[in-house]
Order: sequence, then C-alpha cells, then structure tokens
Amino acid sequence: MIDPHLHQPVFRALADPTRRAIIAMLADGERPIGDIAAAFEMTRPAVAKHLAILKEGGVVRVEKKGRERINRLNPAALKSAADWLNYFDRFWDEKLEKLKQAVEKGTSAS
Amino acid sequence: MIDPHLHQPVFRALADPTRRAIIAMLADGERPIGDIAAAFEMTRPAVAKHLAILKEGGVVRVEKKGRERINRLNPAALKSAADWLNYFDRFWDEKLEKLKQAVEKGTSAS
DNA sequence: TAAATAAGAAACCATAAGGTTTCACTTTGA
DNA sequence: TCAAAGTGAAACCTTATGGTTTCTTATTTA
Repeated sequence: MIDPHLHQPVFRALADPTRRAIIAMLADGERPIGDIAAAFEMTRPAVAKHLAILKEGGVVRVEKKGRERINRLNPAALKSAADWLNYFDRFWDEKLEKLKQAVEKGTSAS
Repeated sequence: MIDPHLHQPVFRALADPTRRAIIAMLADGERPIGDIAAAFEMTRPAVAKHLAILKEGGVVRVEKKGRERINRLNPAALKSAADWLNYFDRFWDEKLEKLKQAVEKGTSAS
C-alpha cells in the first residue's frame, strides 16, 4: 500500500463537510469567495481558510480577475484519494463474490 | 450532490494518516490492538482512539476473542466515500476526453 | 491461586481547526 | 478623485484532535 502521507493534503481537504460542500458547489461552476460565503452563511475569512486548505490539496485553483478571485475546481486532484479508496474495491467485491457463490450453492443444493 | 454530512464519519476516519495506515494494515489481515500499537510505535490508548473513530465510520469492527479484541476491516464502509469521489470522475474524464479530441484534431490537421 | 498478559478508562496536555471581528489594500465606476 | 465593492491578513477565541501517563479490569497459564 502507498505511503499514506502522500495523500494527506487531499484527504485533509476532504475531511470537513463544509469543504466537501464547497467542492460540490464548484463542480457546478466557478465562483468568487463572496458567493460561497453567502451560500453557506459564513464569513469570508472562514471560507478563505477552507479555500486555502482546498488549494493546498490542489483541489481548488484561483484566478485573479479584476478585483475578483475566481475559484475553480480541479477535479483531477481528487483522483489521488479516489485511487486510494478504489484499491479496496477488490475486498468488498470479493466479499460480494463469495456471498453470491454461497447463495448459488445453497440454491442449487436445496 | 448528496448531503455531505452523511459521509462525515467515513471521511473523518480517513482524515488521519495513521488511521489510513491502520486501514491498510488491516486490509492485510485482522489484528489485536497491541500489534497495531507496536507496529506504529504508539501507545495503546492512542491506537484505541483511532480505532474508535474508525469504528464510528464503520470501517473497522471488533470481535472479542478471549482476552483479545480482534480488529477487522470492513471495506464496504469505504464504498460510501469512494462513491462520493467517483462522482467527480466524469469531470476529469471530460477534461481528458476534450484534451484527447484536441490532440487528435491537431494531429490530423498538421 | 498468583503472576503475567491484553486491554479499557480517566485525567491531562499541547497543538490544530474552525470560526469571528477588525483593519488594510485594490479595482471599479460615478 | 473618491466612494463603494471585493478581498486578504492579523489577532483572537473555543473546541476538537492526537497524544501521553496512570490506574483498573478481565483473562490466561504456571
């Protein structure tokens, strides 16, 4: 299994429900911080901190546009975490496979 | 997108690198807490706390066996988080698709 | 039955997290 | 050019987190 510290910035970014909600929101389209703060009824500094953590994980990127800062989702960064998790697919797949086999055996035996 | 609070116990379990390492270790086979503590050079109470959080997320299950407590991975619990993340596949897939198309166009044009 | 083994529980500590208020800095538009 | 809009940054507060030490409880086994 891969070194868990490599994934830390992404998993840290994913750890907070507000941040996951921000990710979901940005999946729908890029937005300035003010919009996000308004949507979550939260002060801008609070959102700014969440965005900083999301940026550290590479999940969000900013583009300065006049006096606005456009926050854009970088979904590729989530792949690192997804890959880590998908590694375990084999386990519950195996379990399902075993269960399926057991059920089939039982059905044919009865 | 689904309510981010539903996934909270799992994502919280995944947030710490030590916990992810414990998950990886248990994927290799069930183990009592003492073994885990020894492997990570950490006191048992510390590991016990991590295991408690993993249990809250349903990621780990315990079975009392004599004076030992066997900790076993429940990989199915990870599926909830994996599903949430895999939702975003479409985004970087889309990006890759667009990039591919752009490259192909460029190649055929040159 | 007494000693050793495996673990849970409580108390405590330092630091990280998540939030707020307040103040300063740019860019726009009248 | 000057007020308003959109932010960033610093200071501060409360609670969560991750860890330790110490003490108690339950099983083995000699």
